[in-house]
Amino acid sequence: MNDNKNYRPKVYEYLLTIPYGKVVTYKTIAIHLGDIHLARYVGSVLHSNPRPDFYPCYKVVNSKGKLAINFGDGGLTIQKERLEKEGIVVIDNIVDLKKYEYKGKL
DNA sequence: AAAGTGACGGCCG
DNA sequence: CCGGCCGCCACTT
Repeated sequence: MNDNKNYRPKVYEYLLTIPYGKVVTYKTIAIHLGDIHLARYVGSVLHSNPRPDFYPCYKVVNSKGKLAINFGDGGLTIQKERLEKEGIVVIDNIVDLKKYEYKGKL
């Protein structure tokens, strides 16, 4: 209900900084917030994503490169299509972080 | 105010 | 190589 916290907008802002054809892990975002342990919280924030159509939350994957976004039912397939559309090769819902993980300022 | 939850990460077996 | 357990934070009820 309340989203007046400072962390949430920070996460969204970082999503907008993700270059085309790249993905980010929760870990990277957490570190961007200031602490790796915030990774869990980052997931909650993306789940609270008020504008999933605008924020590239589908570009966010876990440390294993596996898509973890639960876009309703089967929305995961759509996310995969989106990533492939950006030139990202997704196999078995897994992306090659070695090639697509955007480390940002980290 | 306290306890529980979660779109996770890392380590151990 | 793969599976399972614990730990961390902020948010919710």
